[in-house]
Amino acid sequence: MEKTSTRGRPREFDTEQALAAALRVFWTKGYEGASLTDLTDAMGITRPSLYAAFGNKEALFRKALDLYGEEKLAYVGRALAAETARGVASNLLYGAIDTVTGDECRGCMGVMASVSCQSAEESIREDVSNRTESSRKALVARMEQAIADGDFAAPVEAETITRYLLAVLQGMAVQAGAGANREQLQQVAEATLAIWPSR
Amino acid sequence: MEKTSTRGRPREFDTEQALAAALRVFWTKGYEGASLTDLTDAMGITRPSLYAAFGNKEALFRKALDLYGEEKLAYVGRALAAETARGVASNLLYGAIDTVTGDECRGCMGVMASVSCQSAEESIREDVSNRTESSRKALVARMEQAIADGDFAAPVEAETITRYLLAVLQGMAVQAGAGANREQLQQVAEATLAIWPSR
DNA sequence: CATATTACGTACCACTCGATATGGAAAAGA
DNA sequence: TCTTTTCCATATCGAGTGGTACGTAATATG
Repeated sequence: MEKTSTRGRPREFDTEQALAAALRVFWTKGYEGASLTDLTDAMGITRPSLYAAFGNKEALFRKALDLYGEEKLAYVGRALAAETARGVASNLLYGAIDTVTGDECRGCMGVMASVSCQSAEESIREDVSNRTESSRKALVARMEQAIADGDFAAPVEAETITRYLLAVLQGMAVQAGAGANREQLQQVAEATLAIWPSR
Repeated sequence: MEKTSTRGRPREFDTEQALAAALRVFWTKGYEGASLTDLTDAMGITRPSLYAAFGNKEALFRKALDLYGEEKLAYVGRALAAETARGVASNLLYGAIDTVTGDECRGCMGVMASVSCQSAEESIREDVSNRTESSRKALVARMEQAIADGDFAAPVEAETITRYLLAVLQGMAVQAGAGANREQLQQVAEATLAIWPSR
């Protein structure tokens, strides 16, 4: 993947560091809202360097999405490992609060790309949609397990409870993007857990 | 507000009809995603006509928001008139489904503007934020009334239950924007009502 | 009819967008 | 040292952006 030839002039900037800066820009301004000038300014490199290192804007966004998934959504995988459905929900809700209320990176990139990016490259929305869908399926599987474990008092459908929980999480991301603070999001999380239909 | 002088050449297009077309474009593509070419093509008018009739793109968007609030969010006012908190929630949830799953206008403009429009005119986000906040306060007041009426079994805070319900509604809008169909959103609504903490 | 007022249509403005061609600087191997 | 390879920087590309100047057509008032 990465060119590792030893010949020629070595790169003067750190690729990972530049990618992290690009992620922050995409996170705050969205795909279409982030111009190449915004990106290169934040990354500290010139346009040709960006194209040489990352291909183009879309490829850079995809790599930023990869980094986002690895760093910022790691809590999702850990959340699924909780012992009960309530534990999974709790982990997801409070993990989302941490991710969604950054110092300057507010909201969720997946939500941004789903709601915005309407006129953007269809392939990007498709990519984000696929990532979201795979997480959703994992959560459905975990909820089926919880149902088999007898976690839920009343009978529930795994698809239904998953889609409901995702809606709450996405709604929290929306409110965070609109300026909600941590305390207000904790209210949502506590209310959700207070009426969560399982032990 | 509107020029009603009888002198001069009369306008050849219907202002309200053109505004409705602009609303559809803004709804599907967002504020920044909707170009003047998109707008004028859909409205069937030329650029100078648009600027003469509506001022500029931002003013047109605001008037489209007004129309959106009057036509598409009328159900919110009716929802608040329900007799119980559960009735309010039910009306809001199912009303949102109707609004959010149009034939070609999917999602919620308020959610779009909150999540997207990060780099757009700050005044627009502020405007949308104010509109959302006023609806939120009305819902808080209705929930306080419901608490006083003894609607809720367990003790709840009006601010908390409001923010929770809004999160579910916003999450449904996100899922609609991502392609969820009516049946899937009905699952979310039913799940929300099934665990709703009031009679 | 004459004139004022308004709307329409074309053609264009300055600007920004994402993306590149080009030329020189720097570092490796021969 | 010489060549090759790669990187960096300037300067630009064509396309598209929101917004307008200007000339013409159409209607109402006098």
